[in-house]
Amino acid sequence: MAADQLDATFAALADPTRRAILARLAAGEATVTELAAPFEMSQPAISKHLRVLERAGLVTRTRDAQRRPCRLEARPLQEATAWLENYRTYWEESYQRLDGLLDELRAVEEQSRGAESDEGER
Amino acid sequence: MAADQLDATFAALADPTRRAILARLAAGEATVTELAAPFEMSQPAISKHLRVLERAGLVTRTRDAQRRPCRLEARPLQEATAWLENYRTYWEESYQRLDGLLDELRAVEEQSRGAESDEGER
DNA sequence: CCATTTCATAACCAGATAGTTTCATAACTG
DNA sequence: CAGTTATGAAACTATCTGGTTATGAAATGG
Repeated sequence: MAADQLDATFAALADPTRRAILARLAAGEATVTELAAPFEMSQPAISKHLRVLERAGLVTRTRDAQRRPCRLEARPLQEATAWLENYRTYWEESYQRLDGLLDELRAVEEQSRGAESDEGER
Repeated sequence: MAADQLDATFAALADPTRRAILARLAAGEATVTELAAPFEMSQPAISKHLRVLERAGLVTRTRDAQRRPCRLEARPLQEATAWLENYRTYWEESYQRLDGLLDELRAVEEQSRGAESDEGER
């Protein structure tokens, strides 16, 4: 919940490569080279991304011989979601307003015609 | 849902000043100077933050005389949340694992003693 | 119409980011 | 032990970021 934690988490998520890495890790542990394979990018570049993810607490690394398997840590994602949840009522309210507007339009239409077909629905 | 949109949204959220601005806007529209007031920062700095938020679609501006009232747009927050929701099962699963571990510990404790009080619970 | 308010833009700067290539280290494998 | 694999680290570069000050433009209000 600390601001720095949110800073680091959101900053880490702001890069498509890193989001792809997280998506891959959601399917299970993977080594650095496995993670690097899908990208047209040097291995050190991936290592840097992993360091960013690690500092944000989104990834932890263990040891397996020469390999350093990475594992997803979902906790910061949960905290980021918790922060965003504060705004849920806000966007739901927007939908309510939209719904209200649509209802209103529908009512006006209804009123300004006899008994035609209801094309234009939805 | 486009990657660029998520990039922009998460990048915008990665700054505490900008998150504070959004929190303020959740309470209702505000002008640039109103938004700048709480910060020890020059007005152009706030204008830059607003431009970042605007490009991310998190803020829209209208016109009222010399003032440019800002309004929160929650849609990108909803999309970011939707992305994060994909990982909800993952962190819930972690809790399950934690719960399982606790259950296991409790069982072992239970088994390794007679009928003492259950301190250490939870 | 002149002064004020509100805001944006420009130019600049320091530090962070994202990538590169090259080299080093560590642990397996034969 | 020699070679290979997996990864980290260093040095360099270009671009982005977040801030500054100084200036300019648009609209209001007397």
